[in-house]
Amino acid sequence: MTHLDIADVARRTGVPVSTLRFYEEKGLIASTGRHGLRRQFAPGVVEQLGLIALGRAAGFSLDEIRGMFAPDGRPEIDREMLTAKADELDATIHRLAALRDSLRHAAACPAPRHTECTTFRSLVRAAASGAVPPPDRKPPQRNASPAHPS
Amino acid sequence: MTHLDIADVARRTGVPVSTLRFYEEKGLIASTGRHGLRRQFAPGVVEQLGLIALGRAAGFSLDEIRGMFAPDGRPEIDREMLTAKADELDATIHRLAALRDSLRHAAACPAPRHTECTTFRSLVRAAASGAVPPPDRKPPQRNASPAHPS
DNA sequence: GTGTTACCTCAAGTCGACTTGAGGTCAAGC
DNA sequence: GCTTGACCTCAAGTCGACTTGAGGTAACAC
Repeated sequence: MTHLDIADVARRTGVPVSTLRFYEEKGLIASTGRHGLRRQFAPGVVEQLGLIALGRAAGFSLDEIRGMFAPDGRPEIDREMLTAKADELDATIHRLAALRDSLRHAAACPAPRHTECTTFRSLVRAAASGAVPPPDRKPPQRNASPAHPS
Repeated sequence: MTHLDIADVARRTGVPVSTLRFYEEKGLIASTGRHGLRRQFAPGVVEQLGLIALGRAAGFSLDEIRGMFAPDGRPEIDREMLTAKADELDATIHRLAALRDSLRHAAACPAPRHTECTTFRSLVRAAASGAVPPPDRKPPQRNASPAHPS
């Protein structure tokens, strides 16, 4: 079987069919053709979707990810881009670690009210000054275990 | 001056007036009254906004943050909640660190194509299996330096 | 030949946190 | 008293990544 039905792809990757259509429309993946109405996909799309998931996890937008594939679907990833993103992650990690420590302190702080704790107050001031940007929405928590992870 | 105009609050905190109105509508902050049409705020709202910024930075939603204030505006933060959030941050940090390491590896990997690198392949597989959820949108990068940070 | 059903398209809706815009009001300065 | 302009309200728009829904089609089993 050299061609995969959209449902096969969904089953193998855990990515919903609606998302697969959406990705195709966006140019992130491509179907090899149709069988009647139905999209056919090359088996390689499975790995490609893995790469897309990875990119998303690393914080790349779908538009950025699209730029990581050659027209034929092969990945062509700029190494500088990866390094830049790694650096970015690093910065995020540091900020989050500081924040985590502060939260733990606040949780353990003996002051009757947080407003009376010096550490907490300076933390609040730091946040107010924009040192720690908000991380936005929660991840949608998608299907974490495809039916056949191979 | 015991009352602050909305513009004063904006100037002191760096939070746009539109956001202040939005927060009031959401019940996160409260005005003490009106001077004509104009909202008046107690000075304490400045610290409260700092706390809101902190909460956002820690990944709390506005709804969660609303629950952190007593009706009078004083913070009443559940310590367990803080600990839970700290744990959550910890988990995030670990995932991001692993991801960062992998990105660095991929950037430095000598294989001509990433698909030929074992480390990279296993990374892709992990991402595909949902081990590393996407972090969603970029932070909006707000005004990081209020006019009078005191 | 007919049904079933999994697929199709296209438009619209969702989520959270805000921003933007049109049209209105009123305190303060002249 | 009149202008000015900062403030007001309320509705709608934005952003990214998808999902949902209505209405249609065709491959396959019988």
